[in-house]
Amino acid sequence: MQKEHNLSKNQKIIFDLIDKSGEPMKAYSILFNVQKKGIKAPLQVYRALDKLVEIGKIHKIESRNAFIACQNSSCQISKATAFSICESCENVSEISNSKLSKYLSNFSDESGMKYSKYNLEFFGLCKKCKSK
Amino acid sequence: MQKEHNLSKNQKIIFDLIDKSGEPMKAYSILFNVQKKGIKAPLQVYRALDKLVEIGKIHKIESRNAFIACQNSSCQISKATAFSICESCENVSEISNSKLSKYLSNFSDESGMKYSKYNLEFFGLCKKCKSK
DNA sequence: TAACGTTATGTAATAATATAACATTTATAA
DNA sequence: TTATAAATGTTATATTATTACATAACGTTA
Repeated sequence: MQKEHNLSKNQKIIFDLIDKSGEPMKAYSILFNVQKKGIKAPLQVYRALDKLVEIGKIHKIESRNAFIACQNSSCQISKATAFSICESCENVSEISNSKLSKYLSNFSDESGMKYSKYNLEFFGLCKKCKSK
Repeated sequence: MQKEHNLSKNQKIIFDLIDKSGEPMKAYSILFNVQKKGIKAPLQVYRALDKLVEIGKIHKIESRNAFIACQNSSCQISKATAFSICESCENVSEISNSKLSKYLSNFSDESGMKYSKYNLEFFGLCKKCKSK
């Protein structure tokens, strides 16, 4: 069970926006959208984003510099993220596949390194774009 | 066998620098280092980087906005990359593990999406940093 | 080799992404 | 209540990346 976090005012505004959008949002697009709610500066956005990422409510899509709400209701998967990204329409969705996450969470090699976190991004064409 | 690409002047200068450094380099640090060779503008660097990424001579470490020379001499692995990143010393190395790459290259789920490419970044503490 | 298309280069300006530094306020909990 | 941590507000600035336009070099093939 995920720890319930009481989001602060700015965190809540920004999380709600990202969550409602259902797709990855960029920091300055978020900023633009929350200006009417009194959030005026980039740093206010980035601080909220940092926190939301930290507690796993959102994830950063690194290859896109964008943020998406966590789509795994029951997970504390912020340390083990996987996404599929359509290179044509830029649709992104979070992959929740227990085999995959087990495989990767248990992955180890000869480097002597202990992996505590991973992020995986798959690219390709989604069903829609493939059939065009 | 990888296709032999004839690098252009700027591409060669920039590839050699990254390759010699042996570690991830950021675009503006590259720029600084090649200014004495006549490469004066960010765009010249980004263009060479884009091409080098495209042909698989270097990879972008997305979470770090940095570029590292491909460490797999015999691979055309630019469409299937995996890295281990130490969160303390920021050391990065490319993982070449055939089981892992097979597993991920063959991964598919119910989304109907055909994955043609992936990038995986593992995070943790390297051997050295762990023992500190 | 001349003509063509493609790839690479040069240059200036600017857009997009992200953080530093500092002051103040609010929430938490001992 | 007091002190400690977390969050906010604000300005300025750093870092990363692209647009737009002009020119040059390269590779093919007629």
